[in-house]
Amino acid sequence: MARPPASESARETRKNVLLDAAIALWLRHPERIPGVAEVAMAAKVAKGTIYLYFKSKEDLLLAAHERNTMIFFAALIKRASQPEAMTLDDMMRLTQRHIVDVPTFLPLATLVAGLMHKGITPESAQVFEQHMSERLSTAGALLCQQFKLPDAAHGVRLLMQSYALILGLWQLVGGERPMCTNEEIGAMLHPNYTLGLDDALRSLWYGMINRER
Amino acid sequence: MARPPASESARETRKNVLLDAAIALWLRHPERIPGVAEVAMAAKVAKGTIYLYFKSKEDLLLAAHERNTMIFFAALIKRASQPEAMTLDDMMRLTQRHIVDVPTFLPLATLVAGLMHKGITPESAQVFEQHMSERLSTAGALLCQQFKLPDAAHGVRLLMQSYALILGLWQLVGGERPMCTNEEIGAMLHPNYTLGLDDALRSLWYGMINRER
Amino acid sequence: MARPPASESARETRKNVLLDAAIALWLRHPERIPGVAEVAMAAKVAKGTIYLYFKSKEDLLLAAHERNTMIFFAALIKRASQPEAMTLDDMMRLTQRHIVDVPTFLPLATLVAGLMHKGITPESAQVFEQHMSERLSTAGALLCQQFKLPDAAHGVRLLMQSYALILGLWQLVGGERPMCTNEEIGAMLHPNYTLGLDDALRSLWYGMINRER
Amino acid sequence: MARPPASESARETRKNVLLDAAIALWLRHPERIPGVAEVAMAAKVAKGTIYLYFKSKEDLLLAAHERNTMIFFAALIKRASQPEAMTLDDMMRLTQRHIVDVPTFLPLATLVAGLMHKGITPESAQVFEQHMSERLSTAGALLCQQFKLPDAAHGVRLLMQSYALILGLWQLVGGERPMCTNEEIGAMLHPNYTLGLDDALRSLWYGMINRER
DNA sequence: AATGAATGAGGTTTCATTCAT
DNA sequence: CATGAATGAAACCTCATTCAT
Repeated sequence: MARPPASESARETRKNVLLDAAIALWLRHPERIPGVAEVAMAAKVAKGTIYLYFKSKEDLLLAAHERNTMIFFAALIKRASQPEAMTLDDMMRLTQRHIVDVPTFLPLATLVAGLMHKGITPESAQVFEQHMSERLSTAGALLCQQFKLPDAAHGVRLLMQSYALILGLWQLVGGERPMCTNEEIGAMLHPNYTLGLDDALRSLWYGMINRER
Repeated sequence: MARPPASESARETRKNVLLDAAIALWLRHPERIPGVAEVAMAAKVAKGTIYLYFKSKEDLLLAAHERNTMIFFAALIKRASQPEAMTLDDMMRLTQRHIVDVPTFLPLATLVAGLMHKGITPESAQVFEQHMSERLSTAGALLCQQFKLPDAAHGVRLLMQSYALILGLWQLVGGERPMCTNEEIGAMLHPNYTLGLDDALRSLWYGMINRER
Repeated sequence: MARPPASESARETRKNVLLDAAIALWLRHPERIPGVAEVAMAAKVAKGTIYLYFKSKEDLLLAAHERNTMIFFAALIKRASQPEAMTLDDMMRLTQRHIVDVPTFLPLATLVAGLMHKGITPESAQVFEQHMSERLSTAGALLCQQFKLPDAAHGVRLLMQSYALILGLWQLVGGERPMCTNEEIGAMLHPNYTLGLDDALRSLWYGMINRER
Repeated sequence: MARPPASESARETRKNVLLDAAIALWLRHPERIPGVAEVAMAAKVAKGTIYLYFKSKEDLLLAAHERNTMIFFAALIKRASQPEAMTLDDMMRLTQRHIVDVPTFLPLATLVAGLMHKGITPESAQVFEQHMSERLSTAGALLCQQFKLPDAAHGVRLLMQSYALILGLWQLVGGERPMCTNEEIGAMLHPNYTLGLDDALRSLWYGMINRER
């Protein structure tokens, strides 16, 4: 019923409301991807309104994923821009807080990876990749300084490989279960995943920084 | 009233025919997941017949993924059982041949990860995990010997982490494109992926083997 | 719930059931074109079933129109095949009974003419025209004999022009009202249409037969 | 608070701009009825503005049709008011120029006939019919004089029947194709239609004038 | 008077799954 | 065992119309 002005920022706000609704819905029923109708209802807008903001359902999911990702990058870049030297533990904390502990992050990333080939227009995919590249470069360069890597490319690679590890490990260990609705299993699994991830990342970073090439 | 006794192997044969058909179809049209009707037609059976062999479409995809995985494990276990000491390059070769070079392996793995929460019965999921665990333990133990790791758990972890890296990196770099139909891009990308993967795995293994814990 | 055999005739029967349902529905609510969902419900089949028999809603409407038309042609051809000489009054009676008195004939013809360009595949349109041409030729040739026209082409033309008159006049006079739900107006109009049509057809036929060319 | 007094003619002007836009759009893409949004864009007004001038989309189409029709009538009445005796060829020329050669006339007439029962308010329909009746009477009376028909009713009837023939024949022969975008077919068809129409009208008029009643 | 974002009913279509034969 | 017509839920998307600004 709201009739917001047409400004660009209002548009972004509205988009975020829709993404929030979609995410909330998915968290409430993790066993199924919410349909457009449900998202609309949850956001208290009409079904058609969604299509004013997203080209398709998959586009919306991609946007949600992008938002998650961008939040992580923002935090990473912010920390890496500070003068105090970063440690591996800082990275772990950032990862934990903005990826592992965000309940929709990894499921959504997995879904997007799996469904990307369905309802995503090449344009949307390209925009997404563009944004990713930008942040990846920025963050990679900063990491390179922080960890004294030979060059910026190493920073980017380290970042990508870390993310790959985080995502792949999650799919291996936890992804098969529907976002751990079952408390018992979830409780058992999550530490495992976190511990395993910690171990893996430490190995990767150690190798990345120390092995000669 | 006894169920046909000799049919068990025939049943497996038939299952494989269906999986072959599904895979072949997907390779022919990588941009879309083949529908049950198409698979049935390609395998020259009726739609309903598929449901005599698989509980659902997702179950079929999971079976295809499992078959891919088991082939890899068989090769790995076979190699690791030989007395000649393995090198990291041996691992790379196995990975390349049985994972990276199998065109449906990683897309299928991605899809299965993304759709696992949809039409898979808990039983099927459990069976799959059971099989995986067995091979993982076996292979992990062998790797432990080959690479002189502290204990079998390290072998298992190394294996999982490597696979996670392979899968995650593929999703990051190549998975968004529909199995690289575009020759030009594919040609450009694949080496990148392979190279990047090589770099990543070497770092991981180096760190895993050398860092103290 | 019925599970008929796959025979061609059964298919035709089923098609007719669907057409009947659509027609009946339209007669019950002449102010709106029935939706596919309603037709399905009325025919007690599932929505998807309709698409096993018709490519689209428009295709269904076209089929209904074709059925109407074919019934008229069948009657005309049957009568014109009999040895007794036909009179103009015979034509009028046939027209009245199989076109004017069939409540959906002219509305449907009008609708089809107006919507033909929307959801009809070229193939369907071509099939329809093919069928029309065949009957038109047959009936035209017979009329040519019956009314001693110079050649068969005159018979075809006479038929087309008569039909054009019937349809055009109906659109002018009665088509704008939703199939005459209003009794008062309908009662007033229908005789008008019939009378006017009678007059028009007599003029057309008189001119067609008598004027020299 | 008085409504703008000078605006009545401005209102008509604006209406015509909208009709022009709609017609132009339809001519550019004959395969689809232009949507309100497109019309608005083409006329450089906002979507909502259209509804300040027309009650509905169908209302707009009806208005366009009415404009076409009124232009034809004006020409007919003008010619029939001149003292020189009219011939059938004069009628043919008028028909050709103001109906057949106006590319949107017959498609629009067909569409209006087919959709009349949808979004037209009874008021609009009545106004349209009122205007039609007036011109029909006027023109009919003039034709009656020109062609020495028994009475004015015959003139009206002749006019209606002729129009019915024109419209019906067009729907039969050319209406199913989307306004003949295909040059080849169009070229083939149009002469056919014109010739067939010529033949039909001559028969109708011959019978109308000569047969005794 | 003009705007255009929002509406939401309406439509088409797909497709995994069932079940009578 | 095999079949494939039927199912029917679910999805997506369009677009004429409204109404707060």
